[in-house]
Amino acid sequence: MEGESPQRPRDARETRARILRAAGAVFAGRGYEAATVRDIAARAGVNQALIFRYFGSKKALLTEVMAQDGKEQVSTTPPELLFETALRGVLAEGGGAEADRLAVYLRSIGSADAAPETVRALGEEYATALAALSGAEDGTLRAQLAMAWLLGIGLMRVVVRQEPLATAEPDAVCAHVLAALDRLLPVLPGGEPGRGTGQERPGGRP
Amino acid sequence: MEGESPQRPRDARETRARILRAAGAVFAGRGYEAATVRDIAARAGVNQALIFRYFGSKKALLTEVMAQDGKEQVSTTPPELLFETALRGVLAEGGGAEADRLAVYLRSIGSADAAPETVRALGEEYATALAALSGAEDGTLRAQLAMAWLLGIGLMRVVVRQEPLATAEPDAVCAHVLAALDRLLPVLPGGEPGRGTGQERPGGRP
DNA sequence: ATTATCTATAGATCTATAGATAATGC
DNA sequence: ATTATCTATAGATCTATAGATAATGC
Repeated sequence: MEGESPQRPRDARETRARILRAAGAVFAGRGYEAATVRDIAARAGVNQALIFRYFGSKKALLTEVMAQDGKEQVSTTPPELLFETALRGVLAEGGGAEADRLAVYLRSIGSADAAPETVRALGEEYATALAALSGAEDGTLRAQLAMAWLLGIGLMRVVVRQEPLATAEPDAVCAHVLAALDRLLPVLPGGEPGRGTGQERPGGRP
Repeated sequence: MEGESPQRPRDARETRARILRAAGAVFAGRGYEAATVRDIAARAGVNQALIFRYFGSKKALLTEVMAQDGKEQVSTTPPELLFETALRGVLAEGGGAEADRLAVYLRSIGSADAAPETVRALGEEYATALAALSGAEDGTLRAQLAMAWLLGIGLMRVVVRQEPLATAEPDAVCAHVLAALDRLLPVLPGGEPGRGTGQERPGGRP
């Protein structure tokens, strides 16, 4: 999409940024291992050698991609909304930077050690934030199970693209998932409509 | 584990079988792309060229691995038990052939077109079988959401190995998941213990 | 003069093949 | 003699680097 013909004026900062953006998209689209630095350079419209000049290595480039603004979402969003926010991020069309990070995660985590710790860390960010929610003694386990569902849905939707899930209404998916999760993490919003929408649970645990 | 020193007698059929077994393990452990035919040959204790002699190509080898006995499980198991069976398969230690197939799926599906249709087909096998369960108009969507959870749990447990989920009791995980899914696919066994274990739902839908 | 960008290529893989060698079965 | 196995290597990548070239800012 970015093209390479218009012969931009030389600007190291801008070139770096272009590479970073292209890397985010390419890593998200094909995973860390399958993505090549040439793909990324082509998409950014820059010479392949510049990637090494500016980032040192392919892995270092991934690290910077994963370190981007996404973390902000996790720490900024109130925990009880984090799940729904992340789910809707995965379900949304364009997705945005955070959905890209999740896609990189999904597509890269499969391949052994190739996906460095940075990718792994994303999963923990989320699980930790969610774990704080439940007071149950197995709260962390519950949080990780919820996280697992999020990942699975992302996998089916973004990567496998299996219908009808791939193009299902975000609202419909959200409703199903939140209703079911009401039993696992009662603190989340959106329990079963017929049984009340969370109103009756004003905080406090058994 | 298989070693290569004992200098077995020459036996094409046996060698083929060894390669197939090794391929199942290596593909499951590292995914299709990251696995190399040399890895597989080494594990099988055979020369790397034999893989091409007996299977033609790396992709053809994967196809045969995925076509193995696993399909049997999907078609043999009664649909309402399929989910729990598959979940327990993923949760079990050694796992067995079917868990290997699922692991190949999880580790390979991420990398673009590299994971051929065979891998994709596994997901559909399961989703289709589960979809038959629910009579709801969005039964297929519900089934795919359940499948997504299964995959996500597999991902967290087998691939990411995040604790405490990675080593949690299968029974505990199963209980949580089946209880939550009771709202999504009421036909599955194992609803919430306090609310009855399925006894009160003798078939029939609203 | 400095700094951004490009060319050319080293070096490490990986799949796949052609053809040599060695173990079997007759 | 046939068939299983091994050696050696072609050919295609891919990451990374060294060094040349060309555009900037003073």
